Amino acid sequence: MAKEITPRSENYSQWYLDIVQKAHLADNSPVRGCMVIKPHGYAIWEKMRDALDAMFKETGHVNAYFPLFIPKSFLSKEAKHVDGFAQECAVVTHYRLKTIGEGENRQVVVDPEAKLEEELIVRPTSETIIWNTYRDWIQSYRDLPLLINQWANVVRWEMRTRPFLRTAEFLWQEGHTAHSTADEAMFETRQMLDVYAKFAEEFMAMPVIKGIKTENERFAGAEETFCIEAMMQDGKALQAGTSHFLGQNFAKAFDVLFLNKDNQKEHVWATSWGVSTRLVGGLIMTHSDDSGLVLPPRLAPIQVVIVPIPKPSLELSEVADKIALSLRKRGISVKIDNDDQNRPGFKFAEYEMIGVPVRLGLGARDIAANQVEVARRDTKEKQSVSLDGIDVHIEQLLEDIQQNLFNRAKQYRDEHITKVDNWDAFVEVLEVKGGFAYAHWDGTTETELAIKEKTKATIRCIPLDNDTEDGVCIMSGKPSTRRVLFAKAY
RNA sequence: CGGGGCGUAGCGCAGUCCGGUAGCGUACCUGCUUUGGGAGCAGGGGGUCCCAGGUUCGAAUCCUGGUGCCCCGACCA
Repeated sequence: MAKEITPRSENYSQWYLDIVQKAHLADNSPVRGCMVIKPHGYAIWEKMRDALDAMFKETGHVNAYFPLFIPKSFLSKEAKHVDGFAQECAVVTHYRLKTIGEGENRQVVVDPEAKLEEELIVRPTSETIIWNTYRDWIQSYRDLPLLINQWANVVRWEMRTRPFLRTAEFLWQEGHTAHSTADEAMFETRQMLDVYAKFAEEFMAMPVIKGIKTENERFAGAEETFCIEAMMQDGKALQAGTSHFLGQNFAKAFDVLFLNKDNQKEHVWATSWGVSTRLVGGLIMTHSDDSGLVLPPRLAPIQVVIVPIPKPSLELSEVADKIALSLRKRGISVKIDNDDQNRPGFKFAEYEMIGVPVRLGLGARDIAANQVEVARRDTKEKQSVSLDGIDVHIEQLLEDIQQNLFNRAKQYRDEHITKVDNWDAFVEVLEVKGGFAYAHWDGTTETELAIKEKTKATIRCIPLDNDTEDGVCIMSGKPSTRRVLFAKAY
């Protein structure tokens, strides 16, 4: 065994780091908290991006690009927004370097003569610069709705980072829309939440719970934050996407007004919504195992790999090419690994490590029997299948794998959502069983923070589909009308 | 920003206590034999031992001061 992964049961956190490295997803960078996204990791992100981008376009959005640098003064225009982000902003203060010294002592320093009059912040999110721009773009109700998305990088100077899950710089998309009525903005907020949920479940095969954030967990500057929450294999929660109803907060902060049909000036209503490269982390922690990455077929850069098992005097490539062609005709991405440097055993392990959903082993035995050995990554089952109609069989198998991954993840999640009605049971779920505790809460931030203090668990969301139900808060004993989801979170 | 750990070949590490020519595994290069689950043998290349200063005949090793990274916490997508 040339490559070994720490088993999940031994150290889940180390297992995650091993997968990132050994499946060639990302490297550490010289700068703390940043990562180099390697071609295989980036290919997965590209698949995500392409699918999401198509969904945004279908719902009427267009892409644009706003600048990386934001004048410092912009951030302070919306009071809550600045409170939320000020702590973690990178700031540009100078625009030039110069060299000093000679020979071995020569070094580069910041030129003190080149200090910026107004410092620039590197965007932690783009609401401020976008709303500053929208002020000029919007004059009449005829300019609305304005439905814009951007694909960009943002920087948040985090104390503690982990590849994909939390990095100082990350890639994401941020949608920013402007509407003439509150109802329309709220419809947009909910619509994009639905888009995220559909993407998570149908492409990532990652079941999610749609919900509303508590005031404490709300986006800085939003009136209401909606989210999709997923459960990782270790029972911890991952916020996978958020969609915010911003009310008129940013319109008021940046004086974005429009004339309505009655020739009256009104502030516009706003939304913003985003998902990031964090989704790659969620994908890893939803499906992968001790043999490596497991990818759902719809996001796999390579869906099928063909590994010829060479024997002297045996011509395999013709058969392999024929299989590949028939699969490609059905839109399936196929790689034939004809590299003669590595032996088949090495290749088997390697393709399992990087998560290729289906592997075809093709050797003398198979050719003689007009068969091919089909191995599926999700269950690691192997089966000999006739070459006649192999394309149809593989197409169906990919769909089965996609569905099986979702079902497996959903079953695990559902088994780890536990209704609890008293403090002891609450603590036991969080400490022993793991997963989400579905419990009554009195609705106050004070209680929420007290629970976090004692258990490290936070309210992940108030699920959208939950019914009202009389009960008492597990912490304060005060009356409650609904349950909320508690969990430890990434 | 607190607490802990670590900087030695691309990667993972030993050597440091007790100073004396820089080591192991893996990866890499060459050749031969191999190829249905991470090949074997033989040969080979590769190092400012994190940086600066000090002690010493002599420092990876001892002393002083820097610095970087990782892990654990508080903060967050």
